[in-house]
Amino acid sequence: MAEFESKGSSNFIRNIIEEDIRNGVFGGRVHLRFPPEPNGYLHIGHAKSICLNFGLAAEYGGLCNLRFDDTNPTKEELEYVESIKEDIKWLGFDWGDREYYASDYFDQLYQYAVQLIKAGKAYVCDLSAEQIKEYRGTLTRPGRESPYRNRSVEENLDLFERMRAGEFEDGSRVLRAKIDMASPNLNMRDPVMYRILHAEHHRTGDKWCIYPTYDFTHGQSDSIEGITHSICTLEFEDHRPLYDWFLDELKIHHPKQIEFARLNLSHMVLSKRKLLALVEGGYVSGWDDPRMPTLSGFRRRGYTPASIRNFCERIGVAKRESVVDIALLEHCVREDLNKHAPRVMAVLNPLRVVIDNYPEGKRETLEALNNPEDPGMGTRKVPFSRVLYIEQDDFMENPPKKFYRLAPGREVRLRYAYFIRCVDVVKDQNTGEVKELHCTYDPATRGGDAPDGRRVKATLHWVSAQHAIPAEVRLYDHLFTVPAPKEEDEGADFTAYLNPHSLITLKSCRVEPSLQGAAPGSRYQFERLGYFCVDAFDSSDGWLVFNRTVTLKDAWAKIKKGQGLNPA
RNA sequence: UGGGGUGUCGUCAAGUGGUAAGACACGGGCCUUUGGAGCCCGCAUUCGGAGGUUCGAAUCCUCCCACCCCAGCCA
Repeated sequence: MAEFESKGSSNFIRNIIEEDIRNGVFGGRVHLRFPPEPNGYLHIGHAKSICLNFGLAAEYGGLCNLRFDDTNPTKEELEYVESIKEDIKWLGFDWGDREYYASDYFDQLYQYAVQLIKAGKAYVCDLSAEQIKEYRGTLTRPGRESPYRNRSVEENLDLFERMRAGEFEDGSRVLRAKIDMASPNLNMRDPVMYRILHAEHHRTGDKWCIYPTYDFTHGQSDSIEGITHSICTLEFEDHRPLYDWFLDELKIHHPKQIEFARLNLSHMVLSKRKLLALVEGGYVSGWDDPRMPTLSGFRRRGYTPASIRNFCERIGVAKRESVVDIALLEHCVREDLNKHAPRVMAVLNPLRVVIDNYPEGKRETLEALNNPEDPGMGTRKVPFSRVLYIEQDDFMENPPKKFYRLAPGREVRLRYAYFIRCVDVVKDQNTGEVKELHCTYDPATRGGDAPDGRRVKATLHWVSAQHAIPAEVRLYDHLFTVPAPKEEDEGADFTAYLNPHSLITLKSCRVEPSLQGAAPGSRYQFERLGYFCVDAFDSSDGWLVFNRTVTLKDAWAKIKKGQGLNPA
C-alpha cells in the first residue's frame, strides 16, 4: 500500500507525524488544533498555521479542533472570536462541532492546580510582581527561592481557595509551580500558574476572579482534547519542558509539541503590535484595509482563499526563520485568478479618441471572450462607437525604442474591434498635454483580424465613451518600500518605510457596460492591467468601486525601468 | 559571559553517508487579438567556516563564527 499521498514537498512535521503513525504512537491517531487567542484579527501568518493544522489533519485522516485560548479576559473579546471564525471558514476550513475554549476547562484546570498543591508541587506566593521578577534572577544568575515556597499543603489549599473566593486583591498573590529556581531555563523558575484578575470574561462572566496563565492552560487543554501533535511557533520551544513537567506531574495524556518558524513576508509587517500601530496611527483605514496582511484585508483586496492556501503550501514549513518574498503570494493569486476571473475592459486614465471615419451616431456590438484560458466561460457583447477612451499610457507622441503602442501615424489593434491609425493629436495650447487623438479605422479589420494579413505590434483595451460606466479604482501597492521594515536604531521607526504610493485612488475611470450591477466582491481581470474586485463596502449600484488585487506581469514596465524611464 | 534554536541559489525549500529536488525571482528564446497567459532554455562543482572520520560527507565527529528566542501575574 502506498505510504501517504504526499501533497507538496515533505517537511519535518509531516515526517514526524508519518513516523508516529508508522510506529503506532497515539494509536495511529492524528488530532491537531488551531489555538488562536481572541484578541485580534487573523493575518496571513495565522493562515500558515491554519493551513498546516487543518491541512495535515485532512491529509492523514485526522481531526483538527478550533480552540480559543481565552485565558486573559482583559484582552479578549467576542468580536474577535467572531471574526476569527469567519476568516477560518472563508479560508475554507471546517472544525465541525469541535469549537472549544480554554475557558471551558477552567474547572478542570482548577482541579489540576489543587492536585499539584496536594502533591507539594505548587504553592501560593505573596511576593509582588516586582519581587517575583527580582527573585527570578537573570539569564546568567540563578534565582532565589520565594520565602513562601515552603508553605504547608493545607495553607496553600486554603489560600488558593480564598484566592478563588475573591478575598484578595488583583496582584496580591499568585499560585506558582514549585520547580527549580536555579534552572537555566527561566520558564522553570517557579512559573506562575494562576493570577488574581477581577475581570469579566467574555464567556465565563464573573464566575472567576482567578485565571490560569497560558503556560498552565495550553498544554493541559491540548491534553484534555486528546491532541496528538501540538504544533506551535518557535518561541514556545523554551516552554516545552514546562508543559512536559505539568503533564507528567498531572499524569495525563501527553501530546507531542512541535515548533515551526512563523511566517514573515517581505514588504510587510506581521507582528500584532505593528499591525495595531498601523491601524491606530491611521496609516491604513482599518484591520480590513486592502493593504493589510490580515485575512479580512486580503479578502477585501480580492485575494481568493485558494490562492492563500496554495501559498501556504508552497512556502513550506521549517524551523529556520525566513522572509518569504511577497512576489510568491502575488504569483499565487495571479495563477488562480488567471484561470477563473472573467476578463473585461476598463480604462483607468482615459484619453479620448475620435475615429474620424466612423459614422457619427453609429453603434456596433462586438463579441469578446470572457476568458481566453477557458472558452467555457463564454462571450459577451461590447459596444463600439465613434468616440472611445483608451489608456493615456497607451499613447506616446515621441515613443522611445521598444514602445510599440499607439503613436502618431502608427496603427494598433483595438481588442476585439478594429485596427486604428493615429492621424492627429490635439494638445492643450498652454500645457502641451495631449487632450484627444484622432484616428481612422479600417472597416475590414472588424473583430481584430486584417484580411490582408498585416500585423500590428500592439493590442489596446478601450471603452466606448458614451456607453462606458464611470467608476472609481483603487490601485494598491506594497505597504512598505523595503523588504524588511525594521525598527531603526535612532529616530525613525518602521513607519518611515511606509510606501507613500501604496494607495492611489482614481475617480475618473471608465469601465465597459457589462460591469453594470457587478456584485460586491466579484473579481475581474481588467485586460492588460491586472485583477480587480468590486469593493464590498464602498461600492454601490450607482457608483462602482474597484480594488486592484494585483497587477498583471508587465513586460513594458520592466523595459521602462531598464531604460530609466518613469515607471508611473 | 546561562539555556533553547537555526545556518543549503537573490528569496523560500527538499535532502537523514553514495556524489545538490522543486518553487518564486532573474536572464534568454518561442508563441500570442491581453508587452497577459502558456511553452522552452539558463540559473549552487557546492551546502556558515576550519579541521577530521570515510572509497565516498550538505548529511558523522571536533572546534569556531553568525543570527533568532527566553528575565509578562501576555500569548
